[in-house]
Amino acid sequence: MPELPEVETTVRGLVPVLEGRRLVRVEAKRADLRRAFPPDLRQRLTGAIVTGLGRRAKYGLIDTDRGDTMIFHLGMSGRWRIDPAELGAHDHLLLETDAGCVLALNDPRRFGSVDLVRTDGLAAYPPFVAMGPEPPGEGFTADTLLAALDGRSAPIKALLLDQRIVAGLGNIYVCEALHLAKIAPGRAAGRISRDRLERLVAAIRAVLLAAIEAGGSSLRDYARPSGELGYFSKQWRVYGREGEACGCGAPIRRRNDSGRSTFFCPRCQRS
DNA sequence: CCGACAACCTGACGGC
DNA sequence: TGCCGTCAGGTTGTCG
Repeated sequence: MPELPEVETTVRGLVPVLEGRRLVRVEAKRADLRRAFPPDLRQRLTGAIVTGLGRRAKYGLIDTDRGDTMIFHLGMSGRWRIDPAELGAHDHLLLETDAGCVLALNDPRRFGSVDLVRTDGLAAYPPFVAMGPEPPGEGFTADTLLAALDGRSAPIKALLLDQRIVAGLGNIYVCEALHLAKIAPGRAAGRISRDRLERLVAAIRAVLLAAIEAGGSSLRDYARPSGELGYFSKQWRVYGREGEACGCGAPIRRRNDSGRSTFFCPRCQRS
């Protein structure tokens, strides 16, 4: 479930095997994921040295000494496997370094993507153009959130999933953060007091940081690059816990908001 | 601007 | 055992 913490965990797991290494083999096992791979991907990456890795929202960034940045998105089911014992049906892109390490981008559902852009033009990468602030960063405050939500009547849950409002949140961490901040998911976003937005900002930060520290959540097909499973799912307060007791004792409820499950406590999150 | 829905794709799970 | 319906972390687009 690659939301921001899982992508962050993935990138951190890739750093030791990629940073400073030369890519000696770049092999696409199929032509596309959600979109076609860049046609010149192999030519531009083969022989390049990885100078650094990074993350923007749910996108992983791999910079090379040729001024290119490979941008990967893990979609719903993507992960990187490091030195897999054998290749599987869903290992769609292979990278091999001069240290002999093989990386396989595995994505059964193929909702992910791989792009290659000039590093100095990263800001113009379409998904980044209108992207909101990074929650761990200084640009994400009650003030910026207040401004972004001003006048909006849509439910706060829907707007937190909108990457233009804040970058990197997905269905799980939105549910978790709203619960921690004691805000009802259906509350009109523009009518939330500044005080409560302050709480929401802190909650979003806390939930994401805890997940990163725990090494990313674990769902069926998510693994850290090294292969072991993350375990933050054990700390979920509401997500996936319909019927279980909230800390306050009330049973956690689940409802459907435009096709996606929302988990919340009807007592703690009344408004 | 908003909400609802569909599409993209595979796999896991529960019910029968 | 197996078949079938439902559901899953995301993004993008359409429609009313």
